[in-house]
Parts: sequence; structure tokens; C-alpha cells
Amino acid sequence: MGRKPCCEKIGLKRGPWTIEEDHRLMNFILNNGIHCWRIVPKLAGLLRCGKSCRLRWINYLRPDLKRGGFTDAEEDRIIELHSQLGNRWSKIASHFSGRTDNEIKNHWNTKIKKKMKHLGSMNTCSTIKEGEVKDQTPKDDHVITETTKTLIISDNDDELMAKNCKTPCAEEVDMDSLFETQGNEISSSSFSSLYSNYISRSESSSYIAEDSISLDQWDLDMTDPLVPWDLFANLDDNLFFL
DNA sequence: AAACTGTCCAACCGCTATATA
DNA sequence: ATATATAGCGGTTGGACAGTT
Repeated sequence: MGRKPCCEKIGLKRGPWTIEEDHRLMNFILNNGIHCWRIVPKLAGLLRCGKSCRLRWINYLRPDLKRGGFTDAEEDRIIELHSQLGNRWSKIASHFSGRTDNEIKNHWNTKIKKKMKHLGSMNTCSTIKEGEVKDQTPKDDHVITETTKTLIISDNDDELMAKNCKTPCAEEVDMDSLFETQGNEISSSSFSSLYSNYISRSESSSYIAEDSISLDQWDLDMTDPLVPWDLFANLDDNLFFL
């Protein structure tokens, strides 16, 4: 069976939206509501497919959209939800008012992932002793971040977190007991709860132990400076929608 | 100033889920 | 029960822009 791409129809416009198109779509929806996306472009006088209109509305034109950068709190919440839900962006987005799945997905892929990775490599590098690089280097998909104090899988996190993970990844670790036995002083309750989420999710998928990890392999110096994300937090929410 | 490189994000693609005839 | 259309989702891409050489 299979469906043809909706925009293959001759004459339909693709690519970036013009201001006029935005106005047409916005006016139409605000005046008439949404009943069927297929007929929206027709009635609104747009040479776009319904799918494209829907996306434009959801991701850009919706009046309740919150524009601007993510706050620290939002970012932490994304990380927390991602640890529970994996790449189910629409589910994650449903926990935020005014944020789209696309926006959160983009933010995760471009900012948070890198941030995790960066912090992970800093922690990793600081623990490696000369001459022991190969043996001591933890798998770089194990990262502890300061902001969340959760175990994050940064390099192949998507695969690991995916519902049907088939790739052998890492061993489950009881971080609480590890901290006790290793004498670390991390006492964040959010850390253990978030970590538990990872474990329960991992257990529900075909999560296979591959190698052991130890806190010896990490430098858990939680004083590492972070990018000041809150610099972006107070951009004018109403910048777009006046 | 020009060329190159990296980053960001809007938009698209292809798929699944759901509704309906 | 089946076929088909639409809605919705997540992954990916491409172009604009910024920074660097």
C-alpha cells in the first residue's frame, strides 16, 4: 500500500514560509479553527499541503507558543523526562506548556547532548592516569552531570534509551551502594531516583551487561563550571507574538 | 575580504496509529 | 475485515548564520 508524500503533488510550495503565508494560515485558523488539515490550505488560499500547514502551525504559529531559550529548570526537566521516556519527544513536550516536540528535540540534540558529552569527557580525562589510558578510560557513554546528578548515556544514548534497545550497552550499577562503598559524598535524592528510572527502563528492554563500570573511573568533582544557560532564560517570550 | 567550518533550527521525509467508509 | 485517508511522531536534512583561519 504505502502513501505518497503529500507534497509531491505538482504545484505545491515547499521550503521556508513567507510572512504572507503565515498570516493567511494564522488568520484562517484563528477564524475557523482546525477541522481537517487537508482542506486548510485550500480554504486559506495556500499552495501548501495540509501536513506542511499543520507543522507550521504547531511549531511556529500557535499563539500559546513560548519562544526563547530554555531555562535551567526546563532543561533539567527535559533531562529527567528523557531518562524516563527516551526519545518520545511529543510525550516530553506534553509536560511543558508552550514548547513543541520539535523544539525540545532540537534542543536536546544540539545543546544538552553536547553538554553531557563535554562534561563526561572532562570527568573522564581528569581521572586517567598516564600510561593507563586504554584500561582506565570509561566507556564514554557513561557520564555524570552536575546539573542532574543522573547517569546519562551520552554517545549512544538514543539507542540505549530506545524502547527496543538491542545493543549491548553497559552494566547496571547500583549507584547508591556504590557511593556508600566508594565513600563519595553525593547525596542527591534526585540522582538516585533518576538513576532508578534508567535502570527500570533498561530492565524492561533487552539490556545486556557488557562491561563493568566503577566510580573509580570518574572524577566526581561537582564543582566543574557549567555553561550559564540561564543567560538564555529571559528572552522576551512575546518577541514573536505581539 | 574571502574561504572554510561548525552550529542551529525550520522544514521535510517516511513511518505508524487511528479513523472512517 | 479491508482499504484508504489523515493525523501525528521521530529522524534527518539543508540553508542561514556566526565564528575562525
